[in-house]
Amino acid sequence: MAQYSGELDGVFHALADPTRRAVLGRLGAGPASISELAAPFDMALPSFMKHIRYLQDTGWITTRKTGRVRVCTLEPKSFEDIETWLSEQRRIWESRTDRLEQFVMTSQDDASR
Amino acid sequence: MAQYSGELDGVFHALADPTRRAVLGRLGAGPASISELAAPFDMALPSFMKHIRYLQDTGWITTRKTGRVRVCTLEPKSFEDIETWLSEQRRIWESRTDRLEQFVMTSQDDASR
DNA sequence: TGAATACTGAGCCATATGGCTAAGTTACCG
DNA sequence: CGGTAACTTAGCCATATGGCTCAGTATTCA
Repeated sequence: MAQYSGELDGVFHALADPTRRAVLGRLGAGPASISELAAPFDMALPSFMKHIRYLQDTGWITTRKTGRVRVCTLEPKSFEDIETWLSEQRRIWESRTDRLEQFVMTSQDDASR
Repeated sequence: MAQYSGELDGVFHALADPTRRAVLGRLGAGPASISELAAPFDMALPSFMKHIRYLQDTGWITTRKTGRVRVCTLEPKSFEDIETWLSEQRRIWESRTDRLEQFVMTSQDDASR
């Protein structure tokens, strides 16, 4: 149960930051250089590079340097890891929905959040 | 699109820990008390409580104390937030697959602006 | 009443995260 | 050859995270 968690830790943690999510969103439209990616952010380049490094280390992107420019490319494999986990959870959760619905219907307890 | 990032930060970060993911997995099967949830983990209770608190603060669970027992319940709403983001990304990524294939097939050095 | 159960709060500690600046290094342009 | 552009490395700093212990508080049970 816990031996696959190492990868998922990084995969999820990479998404727990708006800068990194925005980078992934941008890379969804196609590969881009470091400075292209960094341009929208009010952040020093070394700080931005840490995010790039992290996305690379967790398998979200691959990079390749050509001349003095490093180009980043989205690596969609991690999406599948997440979707696997999500659908697993959803399966567990939905398998008891019948019981839950019966509970809700009989108890009239609605106001959650 | 970016104004929801604050919530997503927490939602994703809550998943970036094997203990918290395991708790969510267990709660998928139905509500449980703190000590029931903590039992599988070799961890002091106050440490475990921090995870519970975090899951609560990020909206993954709700809790309710009855007597001296606190019962935790899964709140599946956050799954939808994640799936929304994921499908958004996947849509962007897949919409350029044709272009990518053409690029690979022609193998021309033109794609960088 | 007294003890055990089930948390809860306070605070310590080591490491990780996410930002910065300053100073390289490497390629490209004129 | 000199200068600029595009990273890259090194190191500093404040805060957050994730663990711990050592008390407390509040119920429940004998």
